[in-house]
Amino acid sequence: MKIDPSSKADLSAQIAKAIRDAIVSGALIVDERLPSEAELSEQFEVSRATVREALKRLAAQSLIRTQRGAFGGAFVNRLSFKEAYGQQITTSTLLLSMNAVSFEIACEARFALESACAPLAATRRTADHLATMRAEIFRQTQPGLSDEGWCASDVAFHRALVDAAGNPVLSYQLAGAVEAMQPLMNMITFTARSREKILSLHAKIADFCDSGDGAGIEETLEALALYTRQLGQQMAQKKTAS
Amino acid sequence: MKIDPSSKADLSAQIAKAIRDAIVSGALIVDERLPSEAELSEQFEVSRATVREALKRLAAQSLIRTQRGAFGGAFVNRLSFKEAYGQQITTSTLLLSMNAVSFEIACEARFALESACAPLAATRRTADHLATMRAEIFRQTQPGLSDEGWCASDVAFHRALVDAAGNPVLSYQLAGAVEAMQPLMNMITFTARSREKILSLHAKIADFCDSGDGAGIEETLEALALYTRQLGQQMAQKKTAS
DNA sequence: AATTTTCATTTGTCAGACGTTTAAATGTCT
DNA sequence: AGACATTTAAACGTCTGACAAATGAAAATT
Repeated sequence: MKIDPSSKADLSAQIAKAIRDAIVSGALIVDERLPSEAELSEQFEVSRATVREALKRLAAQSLIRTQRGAFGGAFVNRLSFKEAYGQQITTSTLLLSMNAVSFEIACEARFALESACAPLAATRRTADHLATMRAEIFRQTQPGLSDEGWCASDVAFHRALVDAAGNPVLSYQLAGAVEAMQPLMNMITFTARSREKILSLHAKIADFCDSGDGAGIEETLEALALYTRQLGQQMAQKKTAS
Repeated sequence: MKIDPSSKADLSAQIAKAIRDAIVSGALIVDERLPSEAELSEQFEVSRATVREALKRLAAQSLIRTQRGAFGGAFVNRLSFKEAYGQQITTSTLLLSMNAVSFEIACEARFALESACAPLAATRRTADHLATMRAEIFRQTQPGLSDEGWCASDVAFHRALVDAAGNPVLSYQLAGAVEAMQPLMNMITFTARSREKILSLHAKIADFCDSGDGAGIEETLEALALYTRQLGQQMAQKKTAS
């Protein structure tokens, strides 16, 4: 593990890159302990503070974890699906809010992705997934449900649909997309939407899941997408009018 | 921006979280300058070293950028699609390599996602996208192409297909998935695969894109998925036999 | 007016110190 | 011998103070 003396980047960034490369390439394996900060500072010929800044960069990406005390140190972290979700959601949320992504584009992407798991969800869904969907649908029938509560339930419902596909890689990819975009859509459409209409579509999706009708799920998602897009257009007109 | 004195996490992690929350919530907007390290260390009542570790964590997530000199400092960074790609690819690659994801599952997820953009690609593809696809197909006909070259060209071809959907959010989501999984698949199947067979399927996909036949693209992707899965099974058997 | 010089500000890096945590090693008692 | 308490060394977490390097603004000079 060496750093390039001719690079003009910060030392801590260079060191972080060297260690990151070692992890990605497999030279450092999961749960392997890195040298102590003091040893690293000797190896790279920098101060301990600089090494620490490099390690914090890696920790921010969940590539390492640190443990204090004797026999502690920095260990290569097994990146879990859960941690990866979290990072994806943060990244996706910021990406959408900072890049003026149009409602139309976000909506299209979100439903295209979700439709991708419809056929799988139809064949693989378990009783658990169906129960989660039904529970969220029931929650959505409660008149006292706040807008935040509705939004959370909406996310949970779609999350259950995605998980029903029984493919963790797919779940990881889609959960990030759905969880980042659904709140955005709720924020835009919550004044105009009809809970009843969405609810009935959710119920249809759950029924199609139950009966294993993948095409039915896709069609219903299509309808949901269409309705959401219409709401988006309404809001855009309202905005222009005001 | 305050930190919780009762938390037992590292101070630098708490401070990073406080600033991250401020960015995500919109309290700090793009290109806004954060207080200097000295000012932050006063505000949070910690040393400058601790503040710096927090800032390095945020820099690792591309949430801020720093500039030296007078009137320099840390600025909220506009997260670009390109940066987000990079992070997604790193995360996805590590996730796959560290979690013993089966070839079958990865393959299923990859083609399910790619199929999602087939209908859009059929209607939106431009001459540019088609040209890229044809160029990669031509490259793949060259007998002297190395395995690495083939893999890179394969990724580029599928990337063009994804981009042809004309939805940057979709591109962002799928580019990460495809670029992380395609090399994995090539690594597993490169000894057994028939370049000719894959090439003919690529050509069919390009033709269907040209003629705007979304269903045709999906069917061909399906065939490609099937063939890839078969290769995966062959390799699994070989492994068992040895 | 244009150019050069100065200068204050801010990040990058370093050295050294001390506190805290942790698990292994050691000691002690039953 | 075994269970429990104590010691101890290793390692991270944090702080202080210092200096170097970059950088843009302001002042000085031509």
